[in-house]
Amino acid sequence: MTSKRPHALLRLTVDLVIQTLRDGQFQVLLIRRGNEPYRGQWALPGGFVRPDEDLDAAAARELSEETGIGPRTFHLEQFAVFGAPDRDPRGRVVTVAYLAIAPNLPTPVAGSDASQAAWWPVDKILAQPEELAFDHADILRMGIERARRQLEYTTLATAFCAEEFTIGELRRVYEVVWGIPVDPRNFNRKVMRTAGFVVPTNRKRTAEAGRPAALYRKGDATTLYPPMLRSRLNQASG
Amino acid sequence: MTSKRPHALLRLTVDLVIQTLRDGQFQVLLIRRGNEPYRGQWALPGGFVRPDEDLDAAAARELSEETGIGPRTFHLEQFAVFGAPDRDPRGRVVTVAYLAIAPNLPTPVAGSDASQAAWWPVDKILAQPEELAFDHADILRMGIERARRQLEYTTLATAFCAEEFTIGELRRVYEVVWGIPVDPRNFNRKVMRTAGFVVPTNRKRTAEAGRPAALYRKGDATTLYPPMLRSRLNQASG
DNA sequence: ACAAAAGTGTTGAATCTACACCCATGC
DNA sequence: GCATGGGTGTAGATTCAACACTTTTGT
Repeated sequence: MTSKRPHALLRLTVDLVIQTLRDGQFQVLLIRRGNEPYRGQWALPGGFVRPDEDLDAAAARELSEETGIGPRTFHLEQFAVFGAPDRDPRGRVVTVAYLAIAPNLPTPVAGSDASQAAWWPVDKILAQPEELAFDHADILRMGIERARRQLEYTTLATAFCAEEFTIGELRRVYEVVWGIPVDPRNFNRKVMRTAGFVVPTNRKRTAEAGRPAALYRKGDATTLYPPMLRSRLNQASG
Repeated sequence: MTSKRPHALLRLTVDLVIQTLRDGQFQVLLIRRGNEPYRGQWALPGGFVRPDEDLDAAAARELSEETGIGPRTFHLEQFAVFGAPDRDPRGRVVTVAYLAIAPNLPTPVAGSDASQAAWWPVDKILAQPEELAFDHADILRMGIERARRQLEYTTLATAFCAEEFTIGELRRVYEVVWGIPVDPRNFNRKVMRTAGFVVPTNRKRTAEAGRPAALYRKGDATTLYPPMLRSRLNQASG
């Protein structure tokens, strides 16, 4: 594997931290490995980059292979590279880590080379990182932290919602991903005052109980001014 | 170069956006290429990752090779990967981009395989991106934007300063990197109120003119709460 | 004394927090 | 009517922007 050149010839993979909200929980998609190494352990979905394939294209391909969903409104974003020389026992394999976020995906799909795919609650897998193969615990932690921070400064939260959503659903994204309560009344105004965060559709949705909520769509803005700071959010309940 | 495997064997480089403040300007270090391809054009310092070398180690090695300065108090941080299949005419070469920030470096040093090294004012090189080889204009732009954003939410500004610095010097980092004036009086208090941003040394420095300024050292904090927002900074002059 | 840069005080505007209260629907 | 979630008003605390003013040095 290591040649006599001054530089390495190596293989490149993409690994995905696919996040969603399911059953009111913050969850990630993991695959149980069917082959050595780390057979039987859990791992992030991913795979090798093809010879003439762009990195983002490789990530998008893996994403649709693993989730069984075509080119939809996914948020997909590269966030780090992991390249420790010994991170893969098969040789030098460098991986590009991607953060993928999608609205509530129905049910996990078993990939081609994987024996099993499952949604894991984030808290659960973070509590037992030894379940994860390679350095995927590190990658996962960084991907989770990335998403939590992005909620503060960007409009990323809308990526967890369906095309049309209520302000209450958007608020639940913050509450579930951060794990803290957020005051619904102040949240409403904060979202409305931030130009381009959400766009009204003039439609309403009537839920099981309570007053029907107005429906919104994602706006043009990508950054939030002022930011939605975790440390300052109030935690009142009424 | 492209084998019949389903995945690519490829080469990996690190490229560095080395930023500093020189002569009151925001500058980056560029190298004039001595070899094909792109001979004679300017490029970011960088080079191939060695077979058993960690990515961060490769970046640190290139940094000290190009600047001639040993393991000092550099800020060094991976910020993106560029892997378009055709980005390098020599074959598939993926590069990991690093942001390096250092206090005022004295004078450029010609590297081993480079014919010339020079500090460029950021504004100047951004205005003529066609001077740059490969996709280095994209990498540079992203590195600059990264630094500008990090000033808002992190204590990165201290990386532009020497070990001991005055609040005025720290303020000049913001002014020069962002290209906007910052009110000295409000800035002082804002820095002081953010716990862990700077630590007093109980020493003073007396400049050419004016009252001597207290000297500070970088603190423990890495993130700024509340952030130092560009869009909100006042632009008064007194 | 004067220029220059450091640093403090202060005031009106904007924002945030916490909560009272009203609105619209299903049962 | 009543429970439930959506949404508005508002008062006090906090923070911000703008700028007057004081402090400490070199010349």
